[in-house]
Amino acid sequence: MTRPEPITADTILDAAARLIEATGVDAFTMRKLADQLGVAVTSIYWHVGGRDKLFDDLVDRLLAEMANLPLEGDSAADRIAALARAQRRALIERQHLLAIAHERDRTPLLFLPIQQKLAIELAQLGVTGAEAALILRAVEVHVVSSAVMQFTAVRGEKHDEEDPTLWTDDWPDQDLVAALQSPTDYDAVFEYGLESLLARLRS
Amino acid sequence: MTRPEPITADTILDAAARLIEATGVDAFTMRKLADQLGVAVTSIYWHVGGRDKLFDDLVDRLLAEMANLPLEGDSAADRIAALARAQRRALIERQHLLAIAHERDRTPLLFLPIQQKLAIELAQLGVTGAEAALILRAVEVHVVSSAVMQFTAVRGEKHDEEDPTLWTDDWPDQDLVAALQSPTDYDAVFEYGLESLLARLRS
DNA sequence: ACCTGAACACCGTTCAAGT
DNA sequence: ACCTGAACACCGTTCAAGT
Repeated sequence: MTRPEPITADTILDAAARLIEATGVDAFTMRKLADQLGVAVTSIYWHVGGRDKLFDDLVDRLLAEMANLPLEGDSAADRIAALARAQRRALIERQHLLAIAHERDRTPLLFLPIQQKLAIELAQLGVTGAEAALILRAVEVHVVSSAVMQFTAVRGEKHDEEDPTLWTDDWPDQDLVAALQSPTDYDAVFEYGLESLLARLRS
Repeated sequence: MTRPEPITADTILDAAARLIEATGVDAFTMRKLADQLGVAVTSIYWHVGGRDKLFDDLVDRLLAEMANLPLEGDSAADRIAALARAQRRALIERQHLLAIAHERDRTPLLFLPIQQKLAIELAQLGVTGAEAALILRAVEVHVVSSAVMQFTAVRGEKHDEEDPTLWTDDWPDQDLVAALQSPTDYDAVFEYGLESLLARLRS
């Protein structure tokens, strides 16, 4: 009689992450997770704790993943931009975990993994002290918040609500109207904002 | 025998908004709302529909509130900045409704109420067409996303998590370290980002 | 037209009980 | 040490029934 392998906290977290990635946070349920794993709900409580604890652990994992973002580019400003882009991409890949972090007010933690790297690059540009802190945070907020917005916006497009704004046919700038009719290009918006932030450093 | 006034959908929405503002979205419950109103849960369903419908209606209200933001300033760039600040302030005042809008993927709708006003000001600066659309959206995303981030961040500070980053004592820029130790000034970060976005328009 | 209570299918969580 | 089922207090929602 071979008794089954005992389940570890890690396998539970793996399964939870997969389930959330597949069906979204709202559909996630302790009981469904237990079903998926073939155990009783209550054994999840023994291994990882309740729902809150489980989500916190998932956020910690997301944080750990962000520790080694690539740092490449010829100039310091380029390296800052590359770091920002890399973090944004990583966050968007983990959409649902990011949503959980946001829900739980832990998004500011996502600033931390790249803080020091940004500080080093800014120092190379001669930016230090309180000014460096401000720019650093402006970049980090831009990255994280644009990732947070991006995917709720993309999901929102499916609801396809009509624009209550009246763009009359005699509005002078019909090119603008046409551009606003098509869905927002969040990559472009992100890039525009990032370059604006870095412009001062590039002069 | 005077029978009580019949309850209207509007009074229900009012009470819901107040309850959410007071106790947060998570604590909000159909049954608690019914208790507050002194009616059976089921009569809410008759008047406004289920939870989803109720939240959608609240978001619609938030949207309507944003229709008449003040437009003041001497230059077009100043007016854009003032509009952006006014919308951000309005959103932060309605934190919890903004959170609901975000949760329900309807944040992009918040762009609409100021779209046309921004377009007019940009046209005065000679910015039109696809370029205007991009800048317009960059400003809107900056406003909405910074409001979304702001209040989850402020709430998050209460959890008071320690910074896992190692700022060694011999780190060359101790002013920076000190600045990063104190909580983020989101107003300053917003202003920095906004001015960066508008800098190109100001030259 | 308006409001009700009962009932259903679901939650997260606790806890005593098993091996 | 690990896992279970029963039970509790709570959800949102439906619906037949009342006035």
